[in-house]
Amino acid sequence: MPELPEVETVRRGLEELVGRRLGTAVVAHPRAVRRQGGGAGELIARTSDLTVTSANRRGKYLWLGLGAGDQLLVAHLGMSGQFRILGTTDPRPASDPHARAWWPLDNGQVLVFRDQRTFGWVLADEPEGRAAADGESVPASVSHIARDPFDPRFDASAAVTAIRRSRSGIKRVLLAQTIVSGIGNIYADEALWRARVHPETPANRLSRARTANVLTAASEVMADALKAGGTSFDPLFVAINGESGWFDRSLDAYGRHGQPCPRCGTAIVRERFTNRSSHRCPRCQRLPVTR
DNA sequence: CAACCGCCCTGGGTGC
DNA sequence: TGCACCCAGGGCGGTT
Repeated sequence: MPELPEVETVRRGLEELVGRRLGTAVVAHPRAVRRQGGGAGELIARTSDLTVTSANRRGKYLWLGLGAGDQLLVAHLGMSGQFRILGTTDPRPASDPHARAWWPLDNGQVLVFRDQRTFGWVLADEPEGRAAADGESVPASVSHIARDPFDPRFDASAAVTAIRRSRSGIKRVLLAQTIVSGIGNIYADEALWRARVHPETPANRLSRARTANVLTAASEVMADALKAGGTSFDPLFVAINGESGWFDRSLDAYGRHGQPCPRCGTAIVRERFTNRSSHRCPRCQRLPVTR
């Protein structure tokens, strides 16, 4: 599943589009543009015949700056979304059952958004009303998403304070994207394992130090994954050959139920967590004793 | 308003 | 072999 490291790998691949001009967009599946008021016609009208000026990301959201900068092509990969840049000899996207939308480029290549499970989407958007003092701004559709740990302006100390104001379990807070973004189910489990914190620990019962440890662990595990993802994929293919590539890295907890904890040898357990799974070491990651 | 639940969707895997 | 089910999950809209 694409979480922050994978999405950043995709963003780096999209950077080669800067300076290229998008031709007339094609939308092959209405669900891919379900967030677009006006539907496919609107997306096509607003993203066609414009030059790409930048490739950007916050958390798991991607966007391309287009034209003079007041037009943004935003995308979320969901569970299975991909961007591909097809060469002139590659099969045409019209013959790809998972191609949802595409843009011919002025050099004969084609930018394609593919998505097997259709949780992803693309959206023609504009910058949020108020740009920051330095001119930095994000799409309106991304303005509710917190900065991620790779953002130079991410304030870890403020994030610790905010996390500790919540009565929810720490994992739920990490997944909400409202205090820190970019963390999904895999890296949440990995970060909590590294920090030795039970995923259901109420956030307001964590010390500042333990909370900071969780954030540091999340940053580190995602940085490690980015290092692996960034070197193991040809950027031309914008990550992924099939979907298994996302998991091709060493994980300590996620998906390892029944296997020994790399730290203490106790079998990792899998537990239901809001319609998905949590993986943890029952010995290293315990709930605080309630009184 | 914080918290939380259900739902959207496909295809690989599994058990009968 | 085929069929019915389960599972993976991000995030949004709705409810409490």
